[in-house]
Amino acid sequence: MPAGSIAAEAPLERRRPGRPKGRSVVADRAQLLAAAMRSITTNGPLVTMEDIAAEADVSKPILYRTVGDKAALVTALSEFLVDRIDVAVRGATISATDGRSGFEMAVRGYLGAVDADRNIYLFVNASDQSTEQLRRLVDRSAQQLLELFTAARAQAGLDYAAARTWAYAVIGAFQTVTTMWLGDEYCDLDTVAKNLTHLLWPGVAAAGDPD
Amino acid sequence: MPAGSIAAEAPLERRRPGRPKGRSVVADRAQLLAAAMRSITTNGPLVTMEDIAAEADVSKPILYRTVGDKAALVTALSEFLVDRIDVAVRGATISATDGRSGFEMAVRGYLGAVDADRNIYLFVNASDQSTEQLRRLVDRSAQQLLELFTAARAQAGLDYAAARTWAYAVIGAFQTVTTMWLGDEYCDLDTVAKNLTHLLWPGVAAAGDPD
DNA sequence: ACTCCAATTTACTCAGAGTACATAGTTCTT
DNA sequence: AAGAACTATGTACTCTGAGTAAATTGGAGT
Repeated sequence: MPAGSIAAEAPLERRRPGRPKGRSVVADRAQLLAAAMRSITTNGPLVTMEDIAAEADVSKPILYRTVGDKAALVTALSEFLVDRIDVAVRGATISATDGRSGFEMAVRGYLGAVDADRNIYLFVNASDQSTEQLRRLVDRSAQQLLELFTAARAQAGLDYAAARTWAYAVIGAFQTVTTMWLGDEYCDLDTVAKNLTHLLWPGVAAAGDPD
Repeated sequence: MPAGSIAAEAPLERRRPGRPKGRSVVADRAQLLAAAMRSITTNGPLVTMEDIAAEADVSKPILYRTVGDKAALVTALSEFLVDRIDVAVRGATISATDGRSGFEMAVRGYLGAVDADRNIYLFVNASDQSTEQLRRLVDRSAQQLLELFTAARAQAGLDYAAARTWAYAVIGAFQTVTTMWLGDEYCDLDTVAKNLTHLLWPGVAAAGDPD
């Protein structure tokens, strides 16, 4: 039986815009971010906002209202990732006996964490359209290191202009090595950690020395 | 007076597609690349392919036929930039008396060159959509360093798996420090060079040492 | 002179980010 | 309890930029 007796106009009877009949959305920000991570992890770093909305079983406007635009999503995910890396690094460092081995373990932790969240890392790094966003990401990543270096400088009674440059340099080295290593794992993780420590540790250890 | 007696359909009489009457294009690849650099330098790193074509006074298909798609343009410009940086670095290093001051001068040269071509640098770094392209750029940038490190390792009779990691790390440190420094010049160029040398030189100098 | 190929332009397609509007539920007023 | 007003939601749109197709003209070879 035809629902309304209004002329059945189209053969296809496409759904028209408007809120659907029975449904009410239940997704909060955390769930949408989780869906985004799932979608990125599964489908690679090229997923679109539409893909993510679909994965969350939600329409695009909901996604935009809840998490903001793509830049906001990237920011949120990068914060998440930075936190995860931080946890991994701290966990790896905890059993270190001296500074050098602590540094090496930190590198291992970093690489391991990024490897585990490889696609999220690529998504975040590939989607920073504006340089401004890239700079914020670097600043976030460098925060911990910056505090460390600043403390070392202050303790030695030196200026700490250098601390920023050092933090950026170390983060940059980590990021680039990581990106290249993720591409084709040209040697195993431990070797990378050892070599990177070999290169960076002498300078890092001397952070408190006079210029 | 109506040109043909066919009904004058539109009030606007827009130009229709087709080769224009008198004109023949004279732009070769080098000229188009030069126009691209001009446009990027003037209008910032967000210029579109259409902007570039307009700057070269050429239509988009010509641009695409001559230099390829945007990825190819980025590649070409990055090669150009890497060469320029290379020249600057060599020029800066030439008067160095020892390794350390040579390294510091190299950093100065690098920063100075990027500073001069700031928008091109940003364009290249902002436009690598695929990670693959980013990796190629890093590989290009790292080439010189890689040869240096590889030589040092071979001379010492050691494996050179480490050389790649070191080259990537140094390039990454340079790039990130540069990007951050370009954003807000938080201290002067010479200070950055000094500090970066302080951090990296000890490790670089020890490149030939046993692991 | 006529035909055919090459060169060049406008105007299109396509995809993805972000938004307007139509529709359905919910609450508040009387 | 009925209806107004507001909120929540999904479809379908706009907009922008990359890349391409088709229309038009110039010129070379018969």
